[in-house]
Amino acid sequence: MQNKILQTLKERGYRMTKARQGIAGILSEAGAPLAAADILGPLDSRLRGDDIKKLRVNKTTVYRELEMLRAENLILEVDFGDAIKRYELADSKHHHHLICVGCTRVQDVEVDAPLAATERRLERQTSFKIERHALEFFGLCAQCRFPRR
Amino acid sequence: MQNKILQTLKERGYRMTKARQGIAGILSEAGAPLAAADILGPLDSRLRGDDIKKLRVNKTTVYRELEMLRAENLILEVDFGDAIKRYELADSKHHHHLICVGCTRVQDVEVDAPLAATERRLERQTSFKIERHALEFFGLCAQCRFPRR
DNA sequence: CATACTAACGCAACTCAGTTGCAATAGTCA
DNA sequence: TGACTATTGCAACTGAGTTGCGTTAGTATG
Repeated sequence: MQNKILQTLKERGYRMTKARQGIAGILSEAGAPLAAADILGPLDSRLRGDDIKKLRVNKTTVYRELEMLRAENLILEVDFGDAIKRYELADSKHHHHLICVGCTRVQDVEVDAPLAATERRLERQTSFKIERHALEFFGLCAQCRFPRR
Repeated sequence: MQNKILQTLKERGYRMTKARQGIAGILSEAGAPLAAADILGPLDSRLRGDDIKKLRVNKTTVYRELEMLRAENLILEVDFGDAIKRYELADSKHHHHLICVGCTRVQDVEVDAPLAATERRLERQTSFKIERHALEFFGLCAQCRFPRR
């Protein structure tokens, strides 16, 4: 089994369908969080390498598959504040994102020590029990700041 | 002029319409970020205090007004990760939100010193120019953690 | 390999927040 | 008291995501 997501799903009793293999493959190779539309587009071209020509996957299937993978804790929902659900692999180290407002390039960054201390302070001060946080940075990447003429 | 938003708008040449006065009033009195739907609901009852009975404001008007106020930097868009745009007054001190996942109660909190240092570090390390960040904390408030029987 | 069980799929119709085009209305200023 | 036009309301639309339901295709078993 080439892919960690697929392997885990199989262990948990899920069937190995073509749509599932395609979606898991795309998620595993993505360099940034993906939306359903990112998966709907490239899917058939990706699977063309197998002996399957022009596999079409319905958007309902993609949405259901993403929701199932999230419920199985294999992917995490990421929010860039634009009303589109994006997902990334759950097995990586906890991190945040630096998003270029010019070209939408995304870079992973680590922040945690200061946030952990802040959360403990907030819990003392507010009597909330903090479960999670959402933190994204928005700015301009080097290419967008200094475009080559 | 009772209201700071309305006063600023008047200075900038906007007309003082009934819908505008109602929307500005609601935003000014809100204790938490508001969505368009929060404004569409209470509007007519709020304005009933004037000699206007049952003023109806169309949702298009509310969305347009909110977008205008944001473009005029009088309100800020706040993102709770649920695909709904919320807004709060822009004149308050920069802060973040602690959102109860049980009852959706929202509490403002301050965080900034550690984040400012983190942003400087990230700018050095990544060559991004950071313009802004989005940070929200999600958890359970005291009432939802310890409900009275 | 045959077949039966049912997870998974595809389609169409729907929801819901938000947007757009355009004609009607109402602030504001002279 | 107009006239000018910003603002509004309506209806139709968009786009991401969801739901119901009949069909398809993995998988286990014989």
